[in-house]
Amino acid sequence: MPQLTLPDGSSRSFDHPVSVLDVAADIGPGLAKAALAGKVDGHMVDTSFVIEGDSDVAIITAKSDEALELIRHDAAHVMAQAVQELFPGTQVTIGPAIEDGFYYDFARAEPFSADDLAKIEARMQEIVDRDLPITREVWERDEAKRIFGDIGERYKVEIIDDIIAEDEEVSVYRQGEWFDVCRGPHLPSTGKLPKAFKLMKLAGAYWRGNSDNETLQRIYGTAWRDKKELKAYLHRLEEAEKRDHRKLGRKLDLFHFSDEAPGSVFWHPKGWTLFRLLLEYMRKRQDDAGYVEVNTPDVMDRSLWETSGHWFNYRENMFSTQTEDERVFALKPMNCPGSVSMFAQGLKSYRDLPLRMAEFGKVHRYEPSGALLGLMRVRHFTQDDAHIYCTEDQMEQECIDVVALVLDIYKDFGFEDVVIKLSTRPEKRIGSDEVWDRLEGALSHALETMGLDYVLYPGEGAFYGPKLEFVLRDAIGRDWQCGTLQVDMNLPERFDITYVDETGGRDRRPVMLHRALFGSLERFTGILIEHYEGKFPVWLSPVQAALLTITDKQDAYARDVEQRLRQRGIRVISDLRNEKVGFKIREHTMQAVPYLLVVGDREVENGELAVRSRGGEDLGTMPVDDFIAHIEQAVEELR
RNA sequence: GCUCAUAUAGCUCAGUCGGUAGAGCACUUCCUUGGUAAGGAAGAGGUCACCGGUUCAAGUCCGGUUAUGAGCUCCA
Repeated sequence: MPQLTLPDGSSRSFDHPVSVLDVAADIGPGLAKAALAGKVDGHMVDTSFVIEGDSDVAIITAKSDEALELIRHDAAHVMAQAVQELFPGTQVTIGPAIEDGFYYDFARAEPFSADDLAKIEARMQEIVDRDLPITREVWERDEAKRIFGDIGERYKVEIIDDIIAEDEEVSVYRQGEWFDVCRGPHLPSTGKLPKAFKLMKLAGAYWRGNSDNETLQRIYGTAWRDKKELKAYLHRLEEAEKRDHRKLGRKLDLFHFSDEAPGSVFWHPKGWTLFRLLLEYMRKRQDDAGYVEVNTPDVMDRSLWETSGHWFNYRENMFSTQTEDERVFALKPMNCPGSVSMFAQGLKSYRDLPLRMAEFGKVHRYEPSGALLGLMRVRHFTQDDAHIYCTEDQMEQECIDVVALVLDIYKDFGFEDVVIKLSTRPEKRIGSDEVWDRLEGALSHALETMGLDYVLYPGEGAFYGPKLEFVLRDAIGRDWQCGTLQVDMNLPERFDITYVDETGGRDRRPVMLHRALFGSLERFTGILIEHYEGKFPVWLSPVQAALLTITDKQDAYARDVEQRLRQRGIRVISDLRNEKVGFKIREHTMQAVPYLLVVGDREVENGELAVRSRGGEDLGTMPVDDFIAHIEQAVEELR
């Protein structure tokens, strides 16, 4: 007879099997009414789930964190029912809960329109009002296939065949006339679904995520526990949209794109200043960390790409050129072959190792048109690339140094919670299992030595070696891979690079580590634009200060101060326009210039500046030298 | 690459039923010389993305191309 332990530690016993709902009712009628589902020994179940033996039991209500997933999954079902009621002949496929909401993929010849979304949403409200009981049934497998086959739901038949494991029950959830194969759990009735959902957008998606399959129509929605949460979410989206680097790029005059060069950035002076500052910052960090910097050609002969293997494995992503004499060159899609060629040039000794060879290489990749996304995904980008050639013994320490460096660098930009992914051997790979054991071990051991958490991605490594990836989250909650650290077993082999060891033997093969910390300067700049919402720290601001005159009587003084500040390396502009100072303040505040320096007769007379921050703070009137000291100190405070 | 949507002045957008294009901001000139988030007036600015079709007539309807957006797939 079940002895149940509740979350507060209290226990209740029953002399017969009881459902989750019974337990809730036993605790109190209010709870029974609020019960959405149960959690039995850590597993989410329906309120109708019958508990046979001793268990830990929790009642899930709208207040529980677990309720959200349940609500979103139910919203997906209610949407599917609404769609099938409104658009007969539409087949359903799958519809899970996802972060912030849910989606459902439909198969229908005719595309849904934006207007349809409003209709579907209205019908969903109706279905909630109907308060249809949601019941779970277990069907015999062949019978289930026959029934779904008979009503023309061929995707459901495929799900039963391929996705539901042999030893798993085929459970069907029914709400009114409508039913769907589903693992559950679900709410007790459609009336329990809070009316805090909204259909967001239409998209295409491939059946079972495979681009060889037919395209389905996906409808995305968001669903929350109450209207307040929904409103807060929609507000968050609006705020995130304001940070979009493409909008800010235009507003702050940083860069543009043009139809003639899809996926390629035209950097404006201010955007390029930002880019240069980041590059110079990274150069300094690498110089300090014992790297040497080199530069290799952008365009190299086809034979090099044949040696590296890119010509056969990556060609559809490469830009190539043909010259008058019919020789074929390709623009480098990666820096590694150039780096290996560089290593191969001249004789290398073990005394040269570890050799940390950096290159700010601009790579060209013919990315699929649909993959392009502002600065985040472009066809030409600059990597802060480096290849470290070392012995196997040196490898782990090199990895530790790289990880420490990348995390320290991210911290300078305020990124503290960086997700580290470790991707291990894929099915298709080169190298023996023993070698993979050692390389994967070196990476994981480096992280463990440093006390860092990481997420394991088994089978996601490159064919030539395992890798670490460093992921930052942007303002809209999207994750972007920035840094990477990869072990390459392929290129040293293909280019047959060697070093002379202690015994004078010339055939020792170095370990090659490939690493990039920003990853792509373009992408990192995009992330920073969103991260700072255009209000860059003083050291990164393309324009650090603007001199604003009140009348043209101060023009000469402003020009003189501008010169003085420039000579100290301060990026300053003068706004001598015939406009009121309020207008100038508004304009440069919107341009996120950190310091606004107002110059009137009083300041000219005393050789001073009236300093205002972009946040509207009055920093007082001070001599020019004091301001120089102030801004130089602000630049020093990187963090 | 796939699905859907979008493309009008430098930017943000309006343009009804098919009848030769409009606003605000920005820009130029003039007036205004002013103290911390928009002073005033006038002017200039468009092959309505591109190619084709329907029509007496296309920014508007249809087809294609290109680019962009949201997703999907990809991201050695």
